[in-house]
This record gives sequence, structure tokens and C-alpha cells, in this order.
Amino acid sequence: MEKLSKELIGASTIPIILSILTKNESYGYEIIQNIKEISGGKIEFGEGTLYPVLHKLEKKGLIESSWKIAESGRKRKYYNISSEGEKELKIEKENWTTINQIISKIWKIEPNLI
Amino acid sequence: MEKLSKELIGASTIPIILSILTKNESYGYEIIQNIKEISGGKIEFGEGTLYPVLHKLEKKGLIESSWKIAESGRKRKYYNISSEGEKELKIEKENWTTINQIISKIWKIEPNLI
DNA sequence: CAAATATACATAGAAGTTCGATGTATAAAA
DNA sequence: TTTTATACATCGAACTTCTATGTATATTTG
Repeated sequence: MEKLSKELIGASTIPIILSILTKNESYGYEIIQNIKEISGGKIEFGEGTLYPVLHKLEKKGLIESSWKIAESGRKRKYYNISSEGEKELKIEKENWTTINQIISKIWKIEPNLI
Repeated sequence: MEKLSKELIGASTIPIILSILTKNESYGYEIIQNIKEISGGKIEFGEGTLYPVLHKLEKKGLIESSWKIAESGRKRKYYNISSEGEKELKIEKENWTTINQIISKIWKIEPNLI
């Protein structure tokens, strides 16, 4: 069970985060666990990796944050996707489809199911 | 007709270069034209981008170079993929398949796909 | 035939990224 | 009560991409 390359992780980080936030609001720590689970351990973000990405996305206006107190009494910074973020996700999905078509063409395999 | 994001290009650079060299030996300038053509202009490497990547791949032993004189009389640095490079390409292909499975899984969570 | 363009390689520096290390703080479990 | 899990944050090293710049030669155009 190997981990994926830095480059592939980097390319998928933003679409994955935005996709997760499209479904439900979430917070940094949970997003890390969520991605780890969904990817079967193949994508494991450190906190020092994810938090700056969230800050960057917020600064660009793609997500919005609000502090909340969980039932546990613990403070959490919840993130929601913005309408700008939804537009961006749409573009990212199209880009992902495009690169898959290019790669498939080069590899001469059937285009991917995405 | 938009260009792809830096991240997606970065993730695909090495597999694309190695794939091209699997078919035929080639040289920097030609690889740039080749990728531009295959991608329908969506991936356009500058020379300052590609040459350092080729040097890096050679340093890592994934490709090998040799100077040749073309019929035109022009000097060209031809690159071939090494057996190490073929192994690496196999891994890269597997990684690409994996990330696609993860991404498609995440996108299936929400109903409105592109 | 002179000038412009295309071919062909190379490096430097700016800007941006990932990621391990480190720090703070609190709740839950051992 | 000590450890582990939860939850946020920043820093600096290492690496990347990309624009700009430089060198040089062949081909095409005016």
C-alpha cells in the first residue's frame, strides 16, 4: 500500500477539498481524516500541509470559515464552499477530464470513466 | 480553449515525457512541439520549463542523452528512456489510475457531475 | 544578400508549493 | 495521572514552474 507522489497529491488537493465541502461543511482536522479514509490511506495530509491550503483557499474567496463550538466543547473552524469555489470546482473538474483525455491518448488506452 | 493549471501540468509532465520517449528517442525542442500538438495546445512548455526537467530526469537515471548531428547540420541532444525509466513509468501509470479512482469516488458523492 | 524567423540548447531568479518540525491548547482514554 | 487524540497555527528547507535572458546556427522572407 504505497502513497502517491507529491505531484499527484498536489494536483488533486484543491478539487478534493472543494468536493468534500460541497457535500457538507467541515473543518481541517476532519478533512484530513476524511481524505485518508476515502483514499484508503494513499493520501495522507499532514496538518502543516492542509492548514495553509485552507488559508490560501479562503484568501482567494473559494471557501469561507466560521468558528463554532462542538458538542465536545472543543473549538473548531468550520469551512463552507463559496459560490466562487463552486465555479472553481467546475473548472477543476473540466481540467481533470481534459488531462485524462490527453494522457489516455498518449497511453493509447480507453479514456477514463471520469 | 484554456490552458491547464500548473498543478495538473506538473503532475503529468514526467509520465508524458517518459511515454513519448518509450515510442521514439527525441530531443527537447521536439518534445515541446509534440506535447503541444498532442494536447491540442492545452499543454505548452516553455524551454525554460522543459530543459531543467530533462536534466533532472537524466540525473535520476530515468533517461539517457547523446549528442547527434541532424541532417540539417544542427546539433541535437537526443534522449532515450532507460530501463529504470520504464520501471518509473509503470509506477506513474499505476499512480495515475489510483488517483483517478479516488477522485471519481469523491465526485460520485455528489449528484451533479459534469 | 540582409533581416527576420525558426530551431536548439542552457541557466538564473521570482514566486509558489509541499511537508516535517515545532508550538499551543483541551478532551478523552489508559 | 500520564498518554493519546483532537484541533488549530506557523516556520523553514527543499523543490517546482515559468518568465526572462543568453548563445548559436539554419532557413525563410523581403
